[in-house]
Amino acid sequence: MKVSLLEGSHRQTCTDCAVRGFAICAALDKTEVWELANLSRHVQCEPGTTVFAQATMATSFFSVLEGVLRLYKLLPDGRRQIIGFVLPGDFLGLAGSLQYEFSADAVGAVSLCQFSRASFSRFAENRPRFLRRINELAGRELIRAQEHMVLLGRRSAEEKVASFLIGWRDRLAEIGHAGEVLPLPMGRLDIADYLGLTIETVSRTFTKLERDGIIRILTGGISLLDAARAEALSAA
Amino acid sequence: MKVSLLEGSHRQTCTDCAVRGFAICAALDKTEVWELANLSRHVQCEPGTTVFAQATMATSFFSVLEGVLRLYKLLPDGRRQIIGFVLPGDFLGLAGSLQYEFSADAVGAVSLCQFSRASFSRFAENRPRFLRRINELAGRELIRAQEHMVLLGRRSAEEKVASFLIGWRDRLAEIGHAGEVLPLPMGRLDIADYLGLTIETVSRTFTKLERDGIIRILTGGISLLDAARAEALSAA
DNA sequence: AACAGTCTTTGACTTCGATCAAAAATGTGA
DNA sequence: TCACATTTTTGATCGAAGTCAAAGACTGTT
Repeated sequence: MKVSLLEGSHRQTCTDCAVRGFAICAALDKTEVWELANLSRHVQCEPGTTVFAQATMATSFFSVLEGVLRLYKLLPDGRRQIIGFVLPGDFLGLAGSLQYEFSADAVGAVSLCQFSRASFSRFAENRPRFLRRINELAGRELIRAQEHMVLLGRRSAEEKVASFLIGWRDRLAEIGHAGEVLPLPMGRLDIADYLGLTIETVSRTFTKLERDGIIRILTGGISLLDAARAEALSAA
Repeated sequence: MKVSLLEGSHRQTCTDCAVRGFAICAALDKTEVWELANLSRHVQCEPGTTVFAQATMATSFFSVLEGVLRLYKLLPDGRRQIIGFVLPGDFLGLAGSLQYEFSADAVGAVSLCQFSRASFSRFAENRPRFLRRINELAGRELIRAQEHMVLLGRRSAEEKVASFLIGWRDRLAEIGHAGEVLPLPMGRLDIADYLGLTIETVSRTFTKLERDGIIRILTGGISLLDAARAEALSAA
């Protein structure tokens, strides 16, 4: 397993950070942002690199600046479940356990704000506003996890794929990406491992959705031709 | 849907509360416990009653004193996914959203500590220790949810049932219940909806585990004859 | 003890998604 | 542009779990 973090060449100011408005630091005032910035390191990851691996010591927390990561757990025999995709503004480390509970790797190029566990915790310790912000993000994460359990346990392959597309569209919209052409930076195998399916079933289901006029398959993404029908499948 | 909360006859003191040591209030000192106690109401629920329903206003939070609850989400067509069973010491309301994200009903008789959302939030607001405690519980919840995603997405029926039994045993052990006879207060249908299976598959799998000498089926529970083999299935 | 109601188990059959295999498409570098 | 590797798609077949149906066990009640 290749694990590497390339050091960023320079620190950007937090004030003009692209995710300033919705990242974990949104709860902080100017002085606090400055203080927290001094505890952070800016790192870049190349596509495919593992940022941290399940069951290793959780020495760092991260806030995502750019790019997409996949979070996953492996069974001893190699079966993989992707438990989530992570987007700019998301925070890694909410569970707060001593070891990482899952692995994270960069899907495309990624840049991260890295914090040492100890200094981040010390910073948060006596700041109720910040602690409440952490709670807020953890709550959202928990809700997403619960939704995903319903998907994994009780939905058909077609519903799973439609839900994934709608959910992905909505998350991209939240961070400012509009338009009915959805980029899908992750491969079919990642989608399969996220939905609890095989790559063949995902591929067949994409093809079926295209035959039915619901999507158009593009290289590196899809076009949502009939959002209403996709949403119906996704809700059903 | 029958929704009812019977009012408790008298307030017990928090000091001799059975879950004092591991409930959310474990992070509080004597004065604070007393303050929080004054915001609480003690309620009892009969078996099968719904404590709160998905998509209704989340006006209360709860700490479980006695009994077991099932938390579940329903799809429009009635498919149900149980996202967790809740035991004494667990807290309901960690996600903090304005509406309940899932329904909760009592499996057996249940007694709860009820807090109004507003007064609980006000109490927590400026208490970093308490906020960190909430974070800690939310983190645990999140880890459990992630484990459950792996189970739902990537495990066979036999592995699911074995994992459920081992997980249930471990959670009961955490709250002081020892012994290799496991009470299972929930029915087969609840287990099925928790594991993403049908009741028939759960029943057949129990029978198979019994034929293989791993468990003994009792009324209202099982006896774990070969914990090692069950653990192997559960980990695999 | 007998009854009704519910829950659980078992049996027969079906189906959805998995598996195995190969072709097509896409990307990459000389 | 062409060869090669990787990813995606398609096809044929299989099997684990779902569905439908009925029998059996347990619960509480009169």
